[in-house]
Amino acid sequence: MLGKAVLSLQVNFGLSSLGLVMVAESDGEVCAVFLGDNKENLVDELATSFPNVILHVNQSGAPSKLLTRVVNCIECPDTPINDLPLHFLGSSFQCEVWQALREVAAGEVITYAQLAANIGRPSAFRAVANACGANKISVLIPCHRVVRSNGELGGYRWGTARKKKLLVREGEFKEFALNHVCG
DNA sequence: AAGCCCATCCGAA
DNA sequence: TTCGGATGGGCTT
Repeated sequence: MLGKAVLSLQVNFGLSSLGLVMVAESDGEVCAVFLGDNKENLVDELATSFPNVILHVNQSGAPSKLLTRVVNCIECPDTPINDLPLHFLGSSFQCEVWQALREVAAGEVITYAQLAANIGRPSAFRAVANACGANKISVLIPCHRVVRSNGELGGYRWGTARKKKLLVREGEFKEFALNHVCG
């Protein structure tokens, strides 16, 4: 998966209303955003997700700027994130799916089938779902906005409770924004 | 090269 | 509302 060059990741932790947030960055770019409840577990998951990578966990307690922005983005879904540099690490198919996901705005949802159609592979909805599950930059690549065709929530790597929370919040936030503008 | 795993979908009872 | 077959990418052997 990775080339010969060894990547060095700076790892930062923060707290949000979804629990623990772990941001891994390299050279000013976000490589991973994981959600969970336990630091050691998250670091373990990161290590298995990126073998052959050197991790430097920030113990200083001073959060990196990127971590602060990610947490802010979790709490305020309308925060613009287009200028946040992301580092995609995956197959070409996965990267295509993840790029298409970034077109889905906060407050909107899309089905796995529609997402598959958007990348020109309408019968690959199953593979698209797998690619969503393989997304390592949660929240910033909004795989939580993909739902099933029958209206069910669908799965989420970080727990369906977090997926639901994110969607409810984004919906509420959109309503708030509309009321604010129109009323 | 072949098998297994999946965060799905759709049609038929 | 349940059920089974189709389906395609990724990972392991």
